[in-house]
Amino acid sequence: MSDDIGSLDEGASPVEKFREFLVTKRQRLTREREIIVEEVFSSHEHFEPDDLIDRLSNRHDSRRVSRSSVYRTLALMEEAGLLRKVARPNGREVYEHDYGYPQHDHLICDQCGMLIEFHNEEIASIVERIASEHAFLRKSHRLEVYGTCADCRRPKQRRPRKLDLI
Amino acid sequence: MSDDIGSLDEGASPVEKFREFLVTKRQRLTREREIIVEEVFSSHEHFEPDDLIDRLSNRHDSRRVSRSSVYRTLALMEEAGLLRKVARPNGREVYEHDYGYPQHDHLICDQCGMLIEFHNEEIASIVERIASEHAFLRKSHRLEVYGTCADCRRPKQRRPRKLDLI
DNA sequence: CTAAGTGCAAATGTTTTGCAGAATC
DNA sequence: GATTCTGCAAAACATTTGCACTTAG
Repeated sequence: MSDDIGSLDEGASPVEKFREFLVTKRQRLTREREIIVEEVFSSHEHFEPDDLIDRLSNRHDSRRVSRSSVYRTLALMEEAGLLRKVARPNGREVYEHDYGYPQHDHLICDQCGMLIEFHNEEIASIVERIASEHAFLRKSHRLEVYGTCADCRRPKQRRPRKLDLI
Repeated sequence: MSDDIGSLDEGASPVEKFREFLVTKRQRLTREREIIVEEVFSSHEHFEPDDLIDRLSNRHDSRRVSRSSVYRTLALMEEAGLLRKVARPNGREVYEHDYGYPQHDHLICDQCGMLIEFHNEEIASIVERIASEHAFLRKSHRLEVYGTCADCRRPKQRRPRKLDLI
């Protein structure tokens, strides 16, 4: 189990990592929770609770999980550091993996909604410095840059001149 | 009205700034919208739609504004750059002024929910550099650092007597 | 004068919750 | 065997919308 592991969990599977988290909260790794974690980590796509619910609550086999359990488990997974939320330009938020995937942030296009991931060490260290200046214990951060992506910036040939001032 | 102003609106009041935005969308600055903007900018506190609704929809005088109009106007104000959203540790979001207030980011305490504002030039320029590397036109960003504030890190021996610090 | 906005109430969409029975440690 | 979970259905929320009336420009 989680004997003397400690920092060895770097290579642990998401399910293992989740189990360790649950142990600290005296909670259980049920079949349903395992199914949900597996489903979530079977793809790197961003997703909303409803996507998962579609995939898990409509089936009629032994891997069906109820809507409530999906919500309950997603909250736990976020708390466990397996998932984090990212904003979409439409004002909504989606989940993404926060485990087994390198730390990164996003450029978010307000035209087409595309998410561009990037990683930057400098930002991480500046953030760390600012945190310590405030005696703040940093656990994670979320940086989102809003604007327009290269594709959407290209002059749109001629669009029907809808706003030509009548 | 908005003749040749352009960049002069730096010092304009929130209501003026909003009016200029509305003009570009061929929309109107109604009495209700003006009341909402005034109410929002009468205090620097973070707030949720419901806070405003409490203050504006329950009154029985000429400054009453309906729930729908509050929602509709907040969305416009966000679009106009007067407001932006900030996450709270409880998974919710609140609005804060994004006009007439210096650009800043937040440290967010996951224990007590306190928001600590900070400003950092370096981050802004790194973000700008990353954006241009991706041919991304940066308009704004949001950086939130999650963790535990100094107060909450203190061993909880005795509850922090907050009134002692001044 | 007319396009745009308001208030209302109903509709929507999402997330949470109480509870009885089931599963886990 | 006690505690923790699950699934269900209902409840709770937060936000949006259709529509008749009102109003800004």
